[in-house]
Amino acid sequence: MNSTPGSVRVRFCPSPTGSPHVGLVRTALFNWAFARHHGGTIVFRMEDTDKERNTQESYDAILELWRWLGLTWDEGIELGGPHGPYKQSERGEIYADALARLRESSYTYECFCTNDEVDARRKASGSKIMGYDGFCRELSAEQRAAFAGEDRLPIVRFRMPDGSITWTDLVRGDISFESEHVPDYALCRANGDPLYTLVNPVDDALMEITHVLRGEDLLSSTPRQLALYGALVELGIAQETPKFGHLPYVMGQGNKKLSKRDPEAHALAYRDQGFLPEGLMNYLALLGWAISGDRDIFSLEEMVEAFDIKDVNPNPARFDVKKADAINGSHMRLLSTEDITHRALPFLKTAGVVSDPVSDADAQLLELAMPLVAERINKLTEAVDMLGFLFVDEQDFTRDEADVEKLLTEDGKAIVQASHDAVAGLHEWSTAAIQEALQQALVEERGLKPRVAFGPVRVAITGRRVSPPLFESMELLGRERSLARLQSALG
RNA sequence: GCCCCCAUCGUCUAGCGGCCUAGGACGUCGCCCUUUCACGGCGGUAGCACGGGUUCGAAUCCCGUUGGGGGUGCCA
Repeated sequence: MNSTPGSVRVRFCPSPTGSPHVGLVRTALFNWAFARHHGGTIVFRMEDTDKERNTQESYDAILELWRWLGLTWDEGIELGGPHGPYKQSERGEIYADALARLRESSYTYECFCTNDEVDARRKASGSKIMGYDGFCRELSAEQRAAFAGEDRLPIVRFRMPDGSITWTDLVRGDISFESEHVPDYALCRANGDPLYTLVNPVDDALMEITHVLRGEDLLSSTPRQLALYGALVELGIAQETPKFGHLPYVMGQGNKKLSKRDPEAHALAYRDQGFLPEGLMNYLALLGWAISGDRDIFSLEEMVEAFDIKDVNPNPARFDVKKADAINGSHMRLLSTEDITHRALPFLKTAGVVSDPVSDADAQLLELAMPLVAERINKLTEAVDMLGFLFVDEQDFTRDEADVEKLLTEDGKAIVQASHDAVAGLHEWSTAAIQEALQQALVEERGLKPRVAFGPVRVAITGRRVSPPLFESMELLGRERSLARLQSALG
C-alpha cells in the first residue's frame, strides 16, 4: 500500500510455554496490521529453544488462537518457506555455525567466571554497575588453558563495543545507551545450548526481518541486539539491521504487568466466554492505538487501512474487562441474527440447550427465539442463559432461587394465579392475545404497575427476572407448558 | 544501587504551538423509552502530576522534580 510490496517483513515469534497471553496477541496484532498495511510479509517462527518449558499443548493453543482470530501469516510453521525450518528446535546447526563464525572473528570470547567470583570482584572494586565485569575479555591462551585445566566449562560471551548505542525507535523516537551500562552477555550455555540472545537476532537476520515490533520488556536488551547485529552484518550473515519499535505494556489491576496468574490474561478464555474474534481484536487494538478521536468500533480491514506505527502510544495500557465486553457487544449488534445463531450454536450445544446434532424442532424454535435475544447480549454465552428455559424438558426446569424469593411472594403468587386464569381460556395463543389478556387482568383490573405485574409472571415462566420479552416467550413456550409453569409457580 | 522507558477524566484514548474555558469511548450518576434485562436516546460527573524556562501564545517544545513501570550475572 504505502511502499513496495514485499519490502516489509515482520515476524510472530512466540515461545510455546503456557497459555497464550493477551499481550502476545496484541503484539501479534500490531505486527499483522503493520505488515498488511504495507503489503509486507509475515513470518511465523516458533521460539521453542527452552526444552524445559515448551509444551505441545501451548504450541497447539497458539495455533488455535491465531486461526480463531484470523491472524494470518505468509511464511513459517505449517506453511514452510525459503528460510526454514521455522522451529528453532530444528535450527541447531544454523546457530552452531553462526556462533563459530562469531568466535573466529573475535566478536566473542570464552568466559570461565562463576557468579560468586564476579560478585566478589564487584564488591572489592565498589562498582555500581551490575552484570558481568569483562574479566575474561583479554585472557591469554595460557590463562584459558589453566582455567580449562580446573575443569571449568566456558560460556561464550559477546564483546560489547565501546561508546554509545543509539537507535530511533518506531514508537518512542531516539533512544540511547552507553555501552558501559550494557555488560558483555552470554550467547550460549556452558553445555553449548544457544540462548535467546543469539538465536533471536540470528533468525531475524536469516529470515530477513525488516521491522521488529515487540514488547517494551525487551527495550533494554535492544543495545545488545544492535551490537550483535553489527557483527552479523560484518560477517555477511545479516543484510541489514531491522528497525525496532517497542510496544507499551498491557497492564492488569494495580500497577503491574498483566501476568499469567491474572485470569483476564488468557486469550483463549475470551473465546470460551463467548467473545467474537473481531470484538477481542478491536479491543486489543485500542491498547496503545486509536483509529481516530471519535470512534472506537472498527473492523480489522479498517485497522489495516489506517494503521501507522507512528501513531502507537508509548505509555502502558490497562486491560479493562468491562470495556472489552462493551466493544464486543457493539460488534455483536453489527451481526445479523442468523450469524449470531450460527456462532452461538456451539455454545448452545455444549450447554445442552439444543440437541447435538440439532433436531428440526430445536432448529425451528431457535430460529424464532434468537431474534428475541440477539440484540440484548454482549457475548455468545449469554444466549445460553437467556434461552435455556425454552428448550429444557419440563422435569428439568428450575427457577433462580433469589428471583423466586424476591418476586414469588404471596402477592406475587396472587398475580401468577390471576395471570393463569386470564390466559387459560384464550382462543388464540399469540403474543398479542397474551399481552392483551394480561394487560387487562393485571394492569387495568388490578391497577398494578407493569413492572410489578409482570415480574412474578416472568419468574414463573422463564425462571428468571432477566429474560427475553415475556409475551413472546409465552407464545413460543406454548399454551400447555406456559399454563403448567404458572401452575407450578404457585406451589 | 545503576541504566532505560513512561506521564491528558477512575480506565482506554484524541490532541502533534493558537481551532482546547481539552473531544470521544468504557465506567459511573440522573432522566426518557419500556412487558424485565438489555438496546437506543438525552443530560451530568471527572483530566492536561508539579516547578522552571522558550514563545506574542503551551496539554502540545526544552530542562528539572515527583510519581509509575521495566531491565540488570548461562530465561524468553
